[in-house]
Amino acid sequence: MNHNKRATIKQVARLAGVSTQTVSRVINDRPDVAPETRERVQQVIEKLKYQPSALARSLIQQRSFTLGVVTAGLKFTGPSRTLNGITNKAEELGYALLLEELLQFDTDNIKPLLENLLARHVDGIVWAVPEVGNNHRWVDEILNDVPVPVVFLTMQPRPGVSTISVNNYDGGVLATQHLLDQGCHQIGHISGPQDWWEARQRKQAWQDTLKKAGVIVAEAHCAEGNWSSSSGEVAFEQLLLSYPKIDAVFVGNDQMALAVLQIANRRGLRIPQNLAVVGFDNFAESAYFWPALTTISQNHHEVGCRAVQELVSQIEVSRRDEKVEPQHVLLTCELVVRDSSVVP
Amino acid sequence: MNHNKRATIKQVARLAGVSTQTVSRVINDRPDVAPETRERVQQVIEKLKYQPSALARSLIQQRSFTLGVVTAGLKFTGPSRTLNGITNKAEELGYALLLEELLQFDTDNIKPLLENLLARHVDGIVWAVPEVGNNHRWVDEILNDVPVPVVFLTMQPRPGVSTISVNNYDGGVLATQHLLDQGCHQIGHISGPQDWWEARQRKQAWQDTLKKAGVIVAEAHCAEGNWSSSSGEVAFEQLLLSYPKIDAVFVGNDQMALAVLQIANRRGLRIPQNLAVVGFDNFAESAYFWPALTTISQNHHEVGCRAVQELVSQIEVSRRDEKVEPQHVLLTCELVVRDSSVVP
DNA sequence: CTGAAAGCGCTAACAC
DNA sequence: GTGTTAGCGCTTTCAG
Repeated sequence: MNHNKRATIKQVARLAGVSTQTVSRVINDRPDVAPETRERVQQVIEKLKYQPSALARSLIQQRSFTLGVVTAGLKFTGPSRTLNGITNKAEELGYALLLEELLQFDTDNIKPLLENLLARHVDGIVWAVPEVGNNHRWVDEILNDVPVPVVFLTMQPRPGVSTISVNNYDGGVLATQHLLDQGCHQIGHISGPQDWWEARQRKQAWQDTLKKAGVIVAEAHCAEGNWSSSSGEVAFEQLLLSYPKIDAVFVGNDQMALAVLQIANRRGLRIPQNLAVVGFDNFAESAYFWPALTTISQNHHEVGCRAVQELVSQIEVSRRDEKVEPQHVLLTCELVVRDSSVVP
Repeated sequence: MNHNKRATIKQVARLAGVSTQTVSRVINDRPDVAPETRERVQQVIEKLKYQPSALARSLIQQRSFTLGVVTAGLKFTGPSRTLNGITNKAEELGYALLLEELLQFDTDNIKPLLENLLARHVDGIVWAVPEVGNNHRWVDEILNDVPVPVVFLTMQPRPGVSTISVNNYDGGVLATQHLLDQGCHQIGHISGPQDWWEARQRKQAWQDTLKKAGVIVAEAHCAEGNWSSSSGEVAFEQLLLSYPKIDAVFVGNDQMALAVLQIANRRGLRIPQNLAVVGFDNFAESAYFWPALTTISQNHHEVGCRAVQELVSQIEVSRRDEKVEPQHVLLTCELVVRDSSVVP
């Protein structure tokens, strides 16, 4: 690496014997430049390997073509697949991304982070942090002071704010109904942490679906984990004690379901004959669990894509000084049937 | 969201009855401001919710406190854990991140991407794309034109370039030696795609370790996958045919190892009695496979952290117009012994 | 078709 | 202590 400075528009102008404005016209493909002049300027540009400064442009045009992305838990598969969708769509639409990661899901100290993004003149923000505890309280308090559009992912819909989420409730219904359809009647649940909106939705769906089918639901039929496999292990042990007659379990995510499978295997519980298992997420490895895991597929990638799409369209609208109409998007899940729930 | 414009330093100055210079001094905590003046300015700043523009600062200071990050395959666990380390360290050191994702690992069309980052005046670049095929050819061709320091992750060390990688060769030795230590003699290998540097290192270590132990190695003892579980399935089926006497297998990553476990379970092969299995990665779920997977732990997070640390220190050095000395860091792996390789 | 002047929001260098 | 001037790299506006 030789660390030369970058060439400036001034240097190009001087070397081409024109004014900076003419160079500007060339790099912006304006029509009103004489062909020969354009040619000459082009050659100097290539010779100096000149690249216009997006920074200077952002400053004068009051527009940076940069989006802020705030995420959390990148080491987990969901958030990183969502980010994957965000980067793909942003690239497609010609926006750069400024990335920030919260150290914890339930921080509400987000001001410095937000100011960091705004100081860099992002045109809009994707808030890709799921709703946990009170971590979205700031929305009511300071969102009004944010001078650019914001789109929220995986957040309980609320008026005046755009949200894009997966329909976790429907997913929970699909899972529970599937177990009922297999002839199971003692259907337990291992939930995610109940301060997570998604976890509450899935649990509620489990309860409602069972009630609707005339099955009695008790708190003893449910145990709570924290999404990790090790917490799934603990929760399942507990569930086996509090609900000995259990013949099926809807597990809040695939990681915890994996632990359920391992314990069942270790104890000689046959799956699905003695215990049918359904997970949630359809993460890349679920098809290779032992036995292969029936699960609910949610499209994290699509959530990210839609978020960027929606955000960019809001940016366009607000640039025209029109009023932004908040949207609430709920993406549907799909049931993926595998060996862990269906007797051959 | 009401989309007010942001306040400028000029507005603050006027309202406080001082010059912009004085405001500048206040927001930069310079000592030479009268206490009362400082107080008055502070109040106006708060009243207007003024935030200095990092963009304008970057322009004049020729320094953006922003790093470019180029990644690929965010939907996989390795790259996203590395990114996790990068964001953590960058935040700690006060740098923002501009994120780009390659759509494929082996693209060599990286010029537009690079120019995008440079146009936004990044102070340095973390190239977090593993070396695959010829995807690093550009390093020899155009790295010289890049005016800022670049640090490469997971790349074969080469002179004049800073690299940070995990020692895949040592990891492969650990895995193979462990299987030898368990008394296995027919040790097969399922490798990653051989255009990946990491995959070649692991395979080479397997070969060398066996030879050193006096065990004959044949190409029939190895099958190649593409890192995915489904490719692991195919490779293992093939290996069972080409190497029927196999009593142990070192699998190139945990995803493929998961498929090996599933097939073994399905066929009634006992693990580890009939077949000992060792994976590579120690990804979050390996401990809950059935049986729990022995594997090589590599610290992706640490790779990301070290990369940012090294990059920032290079930025400091090159700002002082000193010569940057390229570093080659090789992080060590660890063997994590679980049920898939050790007879109880 | 082309250029001169002004300014985006900020700070460095110098004056007073 | 504080203000003035100049300028980071670019585009907008207006003259010619």
